[in-house]
Amino acid sequence: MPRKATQATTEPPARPRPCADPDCRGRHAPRERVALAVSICEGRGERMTAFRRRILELLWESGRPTGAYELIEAVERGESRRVGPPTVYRALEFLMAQGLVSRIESLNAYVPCAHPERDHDCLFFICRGCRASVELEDPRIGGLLAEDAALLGFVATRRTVEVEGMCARCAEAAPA
Amino acid sequence: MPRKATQATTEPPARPRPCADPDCRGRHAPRERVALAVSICEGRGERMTAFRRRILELLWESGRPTGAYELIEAVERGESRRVGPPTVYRALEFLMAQGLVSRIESLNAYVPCAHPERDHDCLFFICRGCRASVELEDPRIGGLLAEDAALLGFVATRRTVEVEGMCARCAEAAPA
DNA sequence: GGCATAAAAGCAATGTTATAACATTTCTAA
DNA sequence: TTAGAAATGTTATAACATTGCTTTTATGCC
Repeated sequence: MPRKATQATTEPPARPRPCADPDCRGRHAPRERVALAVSICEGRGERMTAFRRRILELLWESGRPTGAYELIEAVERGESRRVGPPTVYRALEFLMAQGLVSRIESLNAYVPCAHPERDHDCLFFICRGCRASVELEDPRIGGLLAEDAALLGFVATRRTVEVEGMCARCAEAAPA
Repeated sequence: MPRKATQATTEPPARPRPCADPDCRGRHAPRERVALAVSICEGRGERMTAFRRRILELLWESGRPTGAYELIEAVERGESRRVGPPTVYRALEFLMAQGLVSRIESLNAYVPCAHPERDHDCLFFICRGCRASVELEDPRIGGLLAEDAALLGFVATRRTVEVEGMCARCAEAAPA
């Protein structure tokens, strides 16, 4: 019998598995990553509601940093109902608090975190050509920032490291 | 005959001098830094107009990252006239293009660049307590980012490195 | 000086991103 | 089942930024 086409809620998720490749750059199957996020929340006693999950799915499906208002439109397209900005911002806030989503400050946009299972400390390369972003982990950067912070007596709580430019493909396509 | 009292234009600037202290963290006298900026523009044949200069002065005088609309208010207070957002944004754009001002992405705010005379590559520590920011240079970070970028075949054009937290003073005042 | 040109600034409207304040619904546990 | 807490809905507005077009100002040339 056909399933209710409201939201992806009950389908048994693809089995989450940790990604062992340190250089995978976030190339993961959305469904699997969302399932992983769900299981992470379960383990923490946090509530991954249908709406929060929907936002996370949309981010994974988008494939590039996505603005809050784009998410609103996407939800509305999918469900033929109105969604106010606070609803989406609250979902993003939750997802960020859980380390499942990161905000790209220089774009006012959001990306799903490729490795929520690791305690992440990410670094983003943002392409001006295709508007995609690549997430990388480089613990050395965090180390230097910690060192500099210590020098200043500064207690760091959040780090933003973003590099803008052109990815290999776009740089080749439009050399200038 | 008295000059038109429009804007600060002709007062002989404090003699600019380069800052040799690599750890000075931007603790400079506003007038001296503005004078340095003026001389840098002269050297490049760029036009440091009265308005652009005023914006730079206000940023130096503010002592912390300052939003575009705060700048608008400050200009209006000083000159009893209306200033539209585009006017201020254009001035900021010019100052950023000249490397005299940086944008703090995580605050949507602007800070004067402490060392425009050096080809800068800055790193900001932003205090949630006093809302001040400290600019630091750490060439090692740029090195690692360049290395990572090369690994990806990514051509970098701009870097944003921001650390949020509590400065030594505020952390002491409000431990928690 | 007078004039042509280009850069900068003024101005009005609007676009984009984010939050405040308060009402309602839904979930959970006793 | 019902009270309380968490989540979401709704309306309005705050905060940040840009577009398009006009006017002013600076600069170079005659």
